[in-house]
Amino acid sequence: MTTVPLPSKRQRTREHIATVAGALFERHGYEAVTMEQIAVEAGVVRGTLYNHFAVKEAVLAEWMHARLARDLAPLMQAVMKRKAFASRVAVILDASARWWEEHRQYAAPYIRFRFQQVSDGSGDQASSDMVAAYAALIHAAQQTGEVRDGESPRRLANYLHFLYLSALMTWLGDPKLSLHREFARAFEFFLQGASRP
Amino acid sequence: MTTVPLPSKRQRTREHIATVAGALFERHGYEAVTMEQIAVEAGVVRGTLYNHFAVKEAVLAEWMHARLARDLAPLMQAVMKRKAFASRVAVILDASARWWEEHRQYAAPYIRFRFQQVSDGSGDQASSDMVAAYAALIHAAQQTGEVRDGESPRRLANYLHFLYLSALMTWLGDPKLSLHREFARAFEFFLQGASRP
DNA sequence: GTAAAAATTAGACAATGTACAAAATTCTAC
DNA sequence: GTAGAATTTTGTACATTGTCTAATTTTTAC
Repeated sequence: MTTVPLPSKRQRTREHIATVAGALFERHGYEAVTMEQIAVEAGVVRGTLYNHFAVKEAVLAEWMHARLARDLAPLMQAVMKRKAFASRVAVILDASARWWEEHRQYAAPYIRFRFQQVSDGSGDQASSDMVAAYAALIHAAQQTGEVRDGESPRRLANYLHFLYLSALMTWLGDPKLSLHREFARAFEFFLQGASRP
Repeated sequence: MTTVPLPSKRQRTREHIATVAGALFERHGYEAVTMEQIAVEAGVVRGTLYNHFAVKEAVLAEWMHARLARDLAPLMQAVMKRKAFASRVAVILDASARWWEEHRQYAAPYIRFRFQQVSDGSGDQASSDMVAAYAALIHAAQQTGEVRDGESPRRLANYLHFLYLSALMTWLGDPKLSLHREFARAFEFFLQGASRP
């Protein structure tokens, strides 16, 4: 875990590269952009780029993470205006579905990256923000009795996130589907589980 | 989609490569084996290898798939001796946990591959067997009323599989955990969901 | 058996990713 | 502020990955 102090040089370079790369992705499409291009555009040599990002997906993740960090605070404000747990999560899922529908091209590499993280033991920076937000909402819902008390918020948040990914992948595999609807179904399952009522 | 007729040349070559590669993986460890080595050992040129498998993870998946196909029939026999849905799934999860504990090195690349599949639209051959087995059990459980009737078995099976992957990744990230226990918790969540009973 | 279809080969090539020593830069402690 | 340590960047070389193409061989279907 990094402690709080640093927008150090390292961090600034990372952000600079990610910003430049994001612009390239938007202009030419993710697949078409090479690491070489990113390096040149960012004004560093390729080795430096690899010093910061082991794979291209990681650059994308950093860029998306920065955008998420920017958007998360206002989104959470909107979320907290709702009082019911289900309603709060619905706000997040709706915003998320809208975002993915506008940035579909990034979904596959993002998922790829998200699941590479497991191998290299690095904490999942990019997604942890989102999971932490879920966990906070779940914790609150446990206080009000909307969610059962037997499991830790962190664990339930993780289950929710995987159901979210399941919906995202289903949608990716079949563009005719509505992502809003897939998310809603996954969330309904999260609440109800598979048992007969 | 390929129609049914074929244990064709193609299939035989695939299997041969996967068998040879599996032996290399077992001998030198997955990471250490290169595609070049696999090609040489299998007696084909590298281009041919890539004709059959786009990435190294796919070779691993084919090999694992063959093993799974071999083990699935006897496992399902043991499963069907149990009558309760929960008990049946527990048999599968226990066998699965035992397998992963003995083949931990393959877990990360397998997960990576499982989530690459989304990008290239290819049906997930490797995991579909397992998901299909879940779906069959769920369908039966819907008949007996053990599982609610509102959702398709296929969809519920998919949710179950993602919860399974969530447990697997959690275990990979923290080897001190018991995979049996993680699977059991995930399955308990599958049944109950997050709502207060 | 023959013709069409599919698979394999050889080889070239672009991109990915790793490694390492030297130079430049940033950080830190005084 | 400055010396010295620590980190980062650079330049460069290299192994590996993955793609492509045209020619050849094998398989399959008739």
